[in-house]
Amino acid sequence: MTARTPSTPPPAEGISRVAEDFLKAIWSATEWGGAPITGKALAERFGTTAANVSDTIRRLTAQGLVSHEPYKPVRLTTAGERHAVAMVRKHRLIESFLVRTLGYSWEEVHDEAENLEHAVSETMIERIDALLGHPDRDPHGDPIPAADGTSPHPEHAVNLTDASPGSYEVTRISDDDPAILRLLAGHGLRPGSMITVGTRDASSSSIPLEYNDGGLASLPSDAAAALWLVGRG
Amino acid sequence: MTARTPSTPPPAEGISRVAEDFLKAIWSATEWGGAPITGKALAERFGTTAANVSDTIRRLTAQGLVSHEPYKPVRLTTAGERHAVAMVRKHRLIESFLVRTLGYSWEEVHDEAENLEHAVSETMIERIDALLGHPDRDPHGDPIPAADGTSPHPEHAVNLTDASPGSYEVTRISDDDPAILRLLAGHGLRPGSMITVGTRDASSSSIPLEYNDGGLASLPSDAAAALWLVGRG
DNA sequence: CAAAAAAGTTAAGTTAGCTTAACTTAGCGC
DNA sequence: GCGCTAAGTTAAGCTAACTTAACTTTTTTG
Ligand SMILES: [Mn+2]
Ligand SMILES: [Mn+2]
Ligand SMILES: [Mn+2]
Ligand SMILES: [Mn+2]
Repeated sequence: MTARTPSTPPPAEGISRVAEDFLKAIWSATEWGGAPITGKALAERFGTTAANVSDTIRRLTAQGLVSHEPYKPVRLTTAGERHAVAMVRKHRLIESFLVRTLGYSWEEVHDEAENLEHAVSETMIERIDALLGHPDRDPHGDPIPAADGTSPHPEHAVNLTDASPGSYEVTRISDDDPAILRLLAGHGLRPGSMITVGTRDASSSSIPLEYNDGGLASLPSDAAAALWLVGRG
Repeated sequence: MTARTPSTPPPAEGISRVAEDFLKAIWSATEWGGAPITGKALAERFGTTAANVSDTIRRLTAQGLVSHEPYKPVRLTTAGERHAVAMVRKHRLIESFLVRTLGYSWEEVHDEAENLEHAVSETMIERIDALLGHPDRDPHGDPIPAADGTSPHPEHAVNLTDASPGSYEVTRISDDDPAILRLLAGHGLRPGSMITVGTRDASSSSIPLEYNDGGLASLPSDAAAALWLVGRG
C-alpha cells in the first residue's frame, strides 16, 4: 500500500449521501432569494444536532465544497455549487419521471426522490431527461437545471405571504413539507392554478383566497409560505 | 437517552446496504443448486478482505440474519432469507423496469439495479410490478420472486458446462459478469435463443455450439458456465 | 450596557465498515 | 501422522457519521 501523506487532500473518491444532502440544502436556501443557511437551520432540516452539523461542515470544508467562517452561515464553493446543482437536477428529474411513468401524485414524489437521487447514474438521469423531452419544470413547478449546470431562470415569482391583493398564477409550490402539500392538494391548488388574493384581516394570520371558479378559501400562513405566484393582471 | 441492555438484539432500525448485498449474495449461491457460500467467495465477490467478511458476518449474525459456525460456510436464517428474497425481487423488477421503460439493454442493467435496489421503496416496487404486469422473469431469464416471498419454480435447467450434445433453449444467462454478458450478446445469445450443443473436443476446454440459423460458434468455458438450458428435442 | 438566551464549537465516545498484520484452523499431499 | 497451504479469525487502527456534555461566542433584550 502507498502511504498517504496526511496533508494530501482526501481522494475525493466520491461524495457521500450525507454530503450530497447538505450541499443541496445549502444551495436551496438561496434559490428563491433567501439568506445563506445557518447551522441551526441545517440541524433542523436533517433532524440532527448542532454538533453533528459543525462536524459535517468541517468535512465538507476539508473537501473544498463549502466555505465557512466560525459562527457565520455556510456558503458553497464553486465545486460545491456544481455538485449541488447536479443533485437538484437529479431530484427534480426523478420527481418528474415518477409522476409521468409510475403515476405518483405530486405530493408523494418528494420522499422517494430524496433517496433515489443518490443512487441513479449519470446515464440513467440523461435517459430520463430524454424520455421526458427535456422538461424545464418539475411537478411542483421548480425549474430543472440543465446538464451543463445552467438553470432556466423563471419569471420573477412572489411568495403568497408577500403578495398584495390581485390576480396571480401559482408557479411553484415548495415541496419541503408533505403535510402542507396534502393540504394544498386538498384545496385543488397546484402549479398552474389561477387565484385571486384577497385583503388580509389584521386580526388573523391566515390569508384569504378566491379561486377561478369563485370558490373561497383561507390559508394558514405556513401553507401560504409554500406558494409562489406571478401576477396575472 | 434510554440505556440499551447489551443483551437486547439490535433495534433492526433498517438493514444497511452492505448487509443487503451480503444477504443477496448468500442466497444467490444456492439458487441454482450450489453449495452454501464461503467467506473466501464473499470476499472475492465484494472485492474486500477475509477479515472484513468475518466482521460483517459477525454483525449479520448478531442481527439474527445469518447463522455461522467458525470455519464453516454461511447460511441464512429465516429472517435473513426473507430479506434476501425481497432484495432479489427488487433487483430483478428494477432490471425489468429499466429495460422496458428506459431502453436499457439486458447487458447493462445489472450495475444500475445493484445500486437502485437499496433506494427504492416498497411502494415503488409494487408500482413497477403492476406497471410491468407482474412479470415472472427478469431480462436475463431469472425468476422474479412474488411479493409474498414465493418463487416461481422454473423448469429444471442444466448448465451448458454439463449439457450433453443436443437441442436446447437458453432459459437464463447469469448476470454476474458484464464482460461475459457482452460476449454472449455479441454472439446473439439471449434468453429464448435456441441452440444445439456439439460434441466436445477433448483437447480444448471450449464448447462447440450451433445456432438455429446454422451459424457455428465455440464458447470458452467461463462464458459457457453463464448459460442455463432446457432440452428441446 | 449587562445579563440571559440562542447559536455554535469542542471534546469524548459509539457504531459500521473498512484496512493491514499476526495468528489459528482445516484440509490435503505425501 | 506431518507439514504445507489455503481459509478463516483476531487484533489494532482508521474514517464518516452520529451522540451527549461542556464550553464559547453572538445576539437579544430589559
Ligand atoms: Mn437525498
Ligand atoms: Mn420538487
Ligand atoms: Mn446492491
Ligand atoms: Mn438479472
